[in-house]
Amino acid sequence: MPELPEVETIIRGLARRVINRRIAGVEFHEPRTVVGDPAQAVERLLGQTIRGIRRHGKYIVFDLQKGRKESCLVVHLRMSGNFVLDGEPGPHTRAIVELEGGPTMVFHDIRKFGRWQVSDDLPARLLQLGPEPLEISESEFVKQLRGRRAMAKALLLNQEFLRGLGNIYADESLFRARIHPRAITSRIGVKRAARLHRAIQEVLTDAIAQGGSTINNYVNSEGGQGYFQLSTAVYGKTGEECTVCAAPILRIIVASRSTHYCGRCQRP
DNA sequence: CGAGTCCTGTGT
DNA sequence: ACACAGGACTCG
Repeated sequence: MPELPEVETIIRGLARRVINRRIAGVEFHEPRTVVGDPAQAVERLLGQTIRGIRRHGKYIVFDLQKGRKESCLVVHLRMSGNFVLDGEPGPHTRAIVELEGGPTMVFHDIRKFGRWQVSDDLPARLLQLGPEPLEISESEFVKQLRGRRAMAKALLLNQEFLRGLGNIYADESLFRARIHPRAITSRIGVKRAARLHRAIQEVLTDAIAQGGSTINNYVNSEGGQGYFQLSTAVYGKTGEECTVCAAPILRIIVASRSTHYCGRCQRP
């Protein structure tokens, strides 16, 4: 479900209420949710104080401290994971973290794809990811993009190229930059590449700004709607009129993912 | 590169 | 019954 803007909104919502709280209780209801042995993870989490929450691409990193020792809890929400503070446990609850003098973090995940990992250091996987889309400079982005030979959509989804974009924002960014999803990146001109850089940053910034006010509820209570109020230009708009030229929005498969674009605005 | 896999729910 | 879902890994 969540891409960079949603994860960003979620960590902001969490940060306000869980920073400097100590973990007083941990339950895992679904062993798959945990990388490694759940009982061991519980052991390692108990008594830890949450000193910070960061987003790394689509990963959520909880910085933990107990005495002099630091460690971290890394959570990836994948398709359907979400946090609800003081939420009601239900059939889809996979983990619960009780904080001393603070809220209880209830983790729901219908599809069970979400993963929690407790680790001394940031797992290697995270360090292999590409730069943050909102931090990379235009010149660096242009250089990297043109230095690779891949379909534009596939490259945007590749977390080792950029971390945090997913299917929605990849489509939306390409539409805004008027680049065909199957365009070969090594052949994209400097000007178009720069346009894509700008498009990505605008799309993400807008989404964070929009999501911010509404997804907070998402974190604080059941049934938040921020995510569903998200307005898209092409994603999920197959057959509807393009907002720019009124041509129908098309749907194709690229990188094994459903891909939406305007056949007139985004020429091959 | 694409295809299959992990899961469950929803919509047609 | 079937297609599809906002992710990412493994395989050929």
